[in-house]
Amino acid sequence: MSADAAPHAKPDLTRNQALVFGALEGAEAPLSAYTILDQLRDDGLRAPLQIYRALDKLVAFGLVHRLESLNAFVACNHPAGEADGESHGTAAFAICENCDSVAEFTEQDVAERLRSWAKTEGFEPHSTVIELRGLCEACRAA
Amino acid sequence: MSADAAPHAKPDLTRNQALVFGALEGAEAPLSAYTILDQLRDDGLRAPLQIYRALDKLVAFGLVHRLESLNAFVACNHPAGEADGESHGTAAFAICENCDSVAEFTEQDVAERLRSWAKTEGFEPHSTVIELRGLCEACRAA
DNA sequence: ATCGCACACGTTATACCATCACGCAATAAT
DNA sequence: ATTATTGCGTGATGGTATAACGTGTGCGAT
Repeated sequence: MSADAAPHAKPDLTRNQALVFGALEGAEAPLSAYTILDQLRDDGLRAPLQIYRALDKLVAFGLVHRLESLNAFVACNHPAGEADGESHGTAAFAICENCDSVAEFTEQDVAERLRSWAKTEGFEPHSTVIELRGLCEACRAA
Repeated sequence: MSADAAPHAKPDLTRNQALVFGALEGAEAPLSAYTILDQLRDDGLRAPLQIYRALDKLVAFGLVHRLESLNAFVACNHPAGEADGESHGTAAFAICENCDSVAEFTEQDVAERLRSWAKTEGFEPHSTVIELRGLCEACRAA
């Protein structure tokens, strides 16, 4: 019984996962788990853990990113034109501190450099966090 | 007021700041604000806010870094041999998920690349978070 | 001097973020 | 059918961070 509503063919999401993902897709800014919860109360979700469980899966699927410096989440949305293949290994984020917009991007050379540092140091990276905080172009103008 | 950006030119620390900084200097791993608080109860500190206020200042001075992916803090300690000059603009951290050790380093090219992305996008960065999570050499061997 | 200001401090209360521990239900493999 | 796995729902709890208030001290300007 799956009525798939998602535009991109992705792993089948459970009801909770779909609700959470939908909330993030519809948002213009990152959402905290509790904000998501508030938005989904009418859909029957009542406890933080329901949200966190869904988020964990969505992050594992690569559909959602966690922004560590914000304790919040965004739907994965790399810039148009980016191929889907591997891109979700080393995404970077530029977060506007004025309007909360988030730009996701990948700089292959940055990933490369960090990998190379790790190699010479014998460090085995499992995940990488790259987040720029500042002002987006629009807010800088204002 | 001071526009002093020199990382290791210790501005005069207040008593609370000195206590918090001391706790971080003495630690082998990052400490959370509440862990610091526990360690400083005997010195008369009683409330989280006392810790957070001190940490805010220490971070502003460049004496302490916040690790966003851990919600914890470390004393600034770039690898020996590193010149002091600019280092606290774009420090990167490699965090061992097994032993909690943290290596601080700077990759000039990484900073460069990110600055350059920002420039072409019109994004004005105020701060940058770069954190690698994984296994340090020692723990990888074990 | 003393007023005003900036700044550090101390305390209580509260908000926000995240997980544990339990038990139940549906599904798939044997 | 039994078991293993996975998702779900709930209550309780723990960990992180700030709001709002008031106090005290140093110091320059009048």
